Amino acid sequence: MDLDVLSTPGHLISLAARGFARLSEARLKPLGFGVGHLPVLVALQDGRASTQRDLARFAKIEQPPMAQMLARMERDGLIRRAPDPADGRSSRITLTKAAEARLPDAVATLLRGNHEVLRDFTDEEARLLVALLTRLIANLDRIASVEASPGTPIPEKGD
Amino acid sequence: MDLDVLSTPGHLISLAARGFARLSEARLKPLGFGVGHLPVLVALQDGRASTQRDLARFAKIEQPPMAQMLARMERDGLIRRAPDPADGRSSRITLTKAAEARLPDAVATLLRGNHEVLRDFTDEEARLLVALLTRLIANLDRIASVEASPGTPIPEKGD
DNA sequence: TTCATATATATACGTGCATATGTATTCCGG
DNA sequence: CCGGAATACATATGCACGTATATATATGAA
Repeated sequence: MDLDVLSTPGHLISLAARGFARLSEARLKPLGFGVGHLPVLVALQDGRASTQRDLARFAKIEQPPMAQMLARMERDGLIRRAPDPADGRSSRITLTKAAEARLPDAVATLLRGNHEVLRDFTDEEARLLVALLTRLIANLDRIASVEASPGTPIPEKGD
Repeated sequence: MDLDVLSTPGHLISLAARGFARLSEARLKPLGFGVGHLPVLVALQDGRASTQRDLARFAKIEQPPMAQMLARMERDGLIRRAPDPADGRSSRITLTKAAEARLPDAVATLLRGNHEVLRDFTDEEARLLVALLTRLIANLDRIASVEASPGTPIPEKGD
């Protein structure tokens, strides 16, 4: 029964994530992006975040990885940092022209990849997959918040 | 429309995978295992692989990461390596008693985690999710093999 | 004002994964 | 039997992610 554990959603999701990441990485590389950059790029362009903290929250990663990624992105000419005039601890982060120019291509590439991977899925199946994953992620978040601080009221539906 | 790309199956799967990994990692830690160890442990116990190469294939990771993981697992007393009498390049890898003893707990822990995460899923929904993921992974594999060697016949259904 | 605390970021380190490349052994054709 | 190709593994390097912890600036209360 041990093989069981390799047929669980948890393991399958891990496999799928690695496969997707490899594919996307390979295709974004010529554009000078990495998969992990996308949430940052999108957030910056849409004005949904402009500090390291907000970007980390938006991308749902911790602050140290975000700091490292921003350092690499700055090194690679994708973003710029300017000291925040109002807060000496913080920096305002902006996209460079180059990054902005190539972002639409990157987004299109990723969307195309998704389309290819779901090639034989009906629209209904694709919607279903997204819905199931969304619920699963919500459950994961709920469990994580409970394990993190036992005794804290569980965030209900509207998180 | 850029937020789009963060609602794709690709990105959702990535989020789900990280959430699952964090949860499982935290729960396996007290047992002395990591999430990535499981395919190795299972393969070794079931006799489905006993060399580095076969373990890497089984776990669907590349050889260098597998080498590193085995080095850590050996360091941590989970596996042992013995020179292969028949092939001087290769080592036969076996589980230690300690790892074998704790493996059932680890498997149970992961299965329990899956159960919790799918708490509000009907059996039908859970089956559907697994089926959709399995198809998606197959598509990813197919695309990967095409991109890797264009012009090579695509492996059909029975890979 | 000043000190304790909170916040924003930085740094250190470990793991998992990738690619690129080196080394040693086996295998095979001549 | 011998030299080159294939194979098994090791090593170097880089990115993404995590935790733990340090540093610097803000902020608020006494």
